[in-house]
Amino acid sequence: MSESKDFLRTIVEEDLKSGKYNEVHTRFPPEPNGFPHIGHAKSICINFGIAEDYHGHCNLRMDDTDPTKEDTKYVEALKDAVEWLGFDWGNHVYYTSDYFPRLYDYAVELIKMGKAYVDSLNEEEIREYRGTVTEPGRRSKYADRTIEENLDLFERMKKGEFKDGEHVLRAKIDMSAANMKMRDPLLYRIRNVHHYRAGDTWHVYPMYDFAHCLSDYMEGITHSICTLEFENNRDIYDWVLNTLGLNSTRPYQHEFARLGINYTVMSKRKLLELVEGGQVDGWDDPRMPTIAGYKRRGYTPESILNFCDTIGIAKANSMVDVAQLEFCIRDDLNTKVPRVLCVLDPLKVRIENYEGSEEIDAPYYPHDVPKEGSRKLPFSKEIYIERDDFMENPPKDYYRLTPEQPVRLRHAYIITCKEVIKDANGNIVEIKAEYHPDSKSGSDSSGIKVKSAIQWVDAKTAKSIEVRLYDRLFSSEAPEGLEDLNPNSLQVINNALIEPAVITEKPDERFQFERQGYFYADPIDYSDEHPVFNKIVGLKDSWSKKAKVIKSEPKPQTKKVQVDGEIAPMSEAEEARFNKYTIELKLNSEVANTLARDEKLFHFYEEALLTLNSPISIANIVANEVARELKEKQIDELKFTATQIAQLVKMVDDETISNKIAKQVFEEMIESGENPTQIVEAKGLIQISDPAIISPIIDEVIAKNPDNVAKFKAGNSKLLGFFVGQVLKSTGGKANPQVVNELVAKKLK
RNA sequence: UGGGGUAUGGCCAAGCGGUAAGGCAACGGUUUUUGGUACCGUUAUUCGGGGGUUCGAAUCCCUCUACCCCAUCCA
Repeated sequence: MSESKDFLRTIVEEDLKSGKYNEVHTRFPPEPNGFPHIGHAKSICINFGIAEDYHGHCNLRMDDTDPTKEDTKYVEALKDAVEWLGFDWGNHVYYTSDYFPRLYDYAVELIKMGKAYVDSLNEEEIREYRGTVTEPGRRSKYADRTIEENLDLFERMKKGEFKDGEHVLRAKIDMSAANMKMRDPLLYRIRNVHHYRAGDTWHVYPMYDFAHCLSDYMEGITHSICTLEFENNRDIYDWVLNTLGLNSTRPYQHEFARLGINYTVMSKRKLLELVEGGQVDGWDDPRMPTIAGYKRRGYTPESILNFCDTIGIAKANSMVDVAQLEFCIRDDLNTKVPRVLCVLDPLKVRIENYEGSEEIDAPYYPHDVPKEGSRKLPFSKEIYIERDDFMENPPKDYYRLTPEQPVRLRHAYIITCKEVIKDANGNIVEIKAEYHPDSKSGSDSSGIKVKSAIQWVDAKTAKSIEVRLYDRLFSSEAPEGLEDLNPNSLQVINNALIEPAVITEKPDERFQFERQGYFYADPIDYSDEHPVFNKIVGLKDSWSKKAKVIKSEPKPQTKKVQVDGEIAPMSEAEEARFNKYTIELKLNSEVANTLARDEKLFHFYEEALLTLNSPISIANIVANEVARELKEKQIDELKFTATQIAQLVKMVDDETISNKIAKQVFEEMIESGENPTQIVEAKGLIQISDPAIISPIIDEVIAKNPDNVAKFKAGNSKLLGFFVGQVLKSTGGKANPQVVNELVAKKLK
């Protein structure tokens, strides 16, 4: 868990602390209609993670209420994903389909309560009757059916007496609800099809909104965590549970923003399209953002977990940079995997002054990775280096081999280029070089300075391998469809050369090919005869970045244009009040505006004025503090009165208390409805303005914070607030802040 | 246009009236036989805009703006 809590954990902690629940119980409720992707990983981490953190439970539940889309292969993929990520769902996987009988009973109960009815409008009519976001809907004539009729119909729906779409069961809520979801939502529809688990027993299937809340309830879920698009569904969630009277210990829904990653599509529909259209090689194609894809690509569960942890949980729609994910996998693999030498695009180098062969002992791990292990690196006259590690006419910053610049062969000798052999077309086909016998790695006495060490393989002993180089699937940052596909997302190299130990000793399944990236022995296509490696992710590469930077153009600066809308005009009465407030009572226009436009506020204000003639002070507190309370409440719901507010203001006016204390007192009044004078008296909140009392406190604060004093004196004037705050804190807020301010400023000058 | 949400550096994200956390990215430097890693440093006088309240506002009030979700017999 990171040091700052996310809002969900904050809620859970509060609920536990308040005793609302004794134990947290979450659930991860995917629909088995596709392979889980990294967005599901986020949800898995949240639900299982919270359960783990607070010693509760998390159920894995297949939300399988739509028989036309779901399949066993997807439930297997879901289970694999959760398991691979390292979470434990206990010994039971839950299925909404297991609740079909109980769900049916609940539906019958709703019908008996007169809260649900069988509607026989067709699909199009239902849509029409629903109205639009701005116009209310109207209720179907079938809503008047008697309970008996509804019961009979629903039972016959269940028995399969009707065709698909002939009838539906709907909740009787409100066809003119502002929340469209509440306009008599569908509870059950007829589906005369086979369900992958329930078989052919059912002809009616519950809808999400009906099944989900009840499933949560039946499993004893406390926190039903879902994504933002279900915010509107929360009202139904609560309606169903409340209407059925299921409110002893019951779950509540909380929503978070789903994960978005740039250069990636995350909708199951689009992912399915890619699979079915053959743009990728299945759900586990290493370019897919599916868990199966990442797994096949070579990502580790730890890296995904860590990614989910670093991106945070919030309610703002956001788009995470893929670089963040790539960082996580590099960071994980860096300390774990052996380094080996592999040449992807071989260029032959003939070392003219070397005869025979030898085996060089080379550690698998660099000095900064505390792991043991080494292998023998065969070396002889003929080797291969990476083609782009040699340049005939290099730019100034080029550190590798050139006709003038020697280079070290990693773990081996320094070589110098003697001759460049080209074919008829001018392509370099071979380098003739010389090695420096006294430059061997570990016992170098040559004194030659090189700028870099490059990877190489011995020609005779190197193994040929297939390497699959993956790049992002989409070239657009926010891909829409197939037109945004990156045509070069897969590059297959059939004859890369790798040092033999990787194949013969198999020290690991993941490797860093030095200076290139991290690679993974493909779990499916790899064989000893034909080794295949997937590129997981490249190393950070400040060279290719530098080389590219020349052609990158300065990005066009788009300044946000702020459009100011028109302010709604005032009614005549409002304007009259506004004028009275500004002219007669001398309120500033903003406060006058707030008061004049709000029915509740001006009533409250004018009533307070009756007790105390201090129009400006009262206006300020009413427009700023009371307004907050009156946002969601009526005046008669408040525990405090206008008269009490006037009393409070009076104490501020005559400087008995400071504004700061007034706010504190006001908070008390909201809770208890006690008189402000009593609160002040009981708590001894009378303001301290005597410099003789305040001064020593300031001295103490100054003595305790020498660093900040220095910073302040160096010109950081913001720190004044810090000192004032400290003094106020140690006086329980009672010190007169104005006096403190002046004194602090004087003392620190 | 009705309702429900959300706005803090290039990307995430803490913060809940008293010094604008942290990570990624970027840039500079040190170490380095990986142009990797590690380490050090730089990068928001300002929190979508404008007002107001307050000694003091990212935090409270008013207002405007932008974006997301809702009119599947999907979940």
